[in-house]
Amino acid sequence: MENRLEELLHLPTLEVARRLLGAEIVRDLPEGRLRGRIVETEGYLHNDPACHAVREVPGGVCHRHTRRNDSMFGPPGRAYVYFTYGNHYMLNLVTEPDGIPGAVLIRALEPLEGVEIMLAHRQVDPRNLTNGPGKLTQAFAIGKDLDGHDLSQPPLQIIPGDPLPDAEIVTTTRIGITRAVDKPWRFYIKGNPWVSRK
DNA sequence: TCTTAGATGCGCT
DNA sequence: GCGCATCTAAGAA
Repeated sequence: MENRLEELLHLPTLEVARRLLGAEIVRDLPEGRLRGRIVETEGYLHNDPACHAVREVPGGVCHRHTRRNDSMFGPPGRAYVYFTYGNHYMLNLVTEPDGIPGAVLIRALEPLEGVEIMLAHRQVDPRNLTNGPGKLTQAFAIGKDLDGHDLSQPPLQIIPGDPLPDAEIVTTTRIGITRAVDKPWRFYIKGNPWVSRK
């Protein structure tokens, strides 16, 4: 039961993104325990212009290692949490070996436990609790203090389950970006009502 | 149900 | 100063 996450960390980023579908996120807070099931992910790669750790240069791309994206250059299995749009935190699982940037953005969860606590963090219609990357971090009280956190350990854990059959996984282009918009690097669980958008 | 615009603050150039 | 891996309220239908 221990460290099933470790097995995923040797896989390529896009494979990790698929394997995270159906995984559980467990968040331990003073108020209680929150659990959710990952239903939507996106991959961001080392040679991907949409990735925070990549910059476009004439004739191609190169890495850009800054304080903000430092976690992505570290060992896999940690969290990359960043702040954007003046309001929102985003949660990623860092992938790829130490020194090579890569990450999987967690875009949506199906709530499993602690809904009352989530509603205390987000006073919205329950259907909108965790069906978006900024929504789920607010519901789960995930902020910059968890940037770099080892996601195999409390107070924030990712616990993978068995791989889903391919027939249950939908592959599409990514959402909310302006570069590399044609890459089919977004994945979600077919028919799941908590997916942010079809 | 859908589409649109404004909010919001920080990191990077 | 600009640009965001977004969300919400408001308005039309």
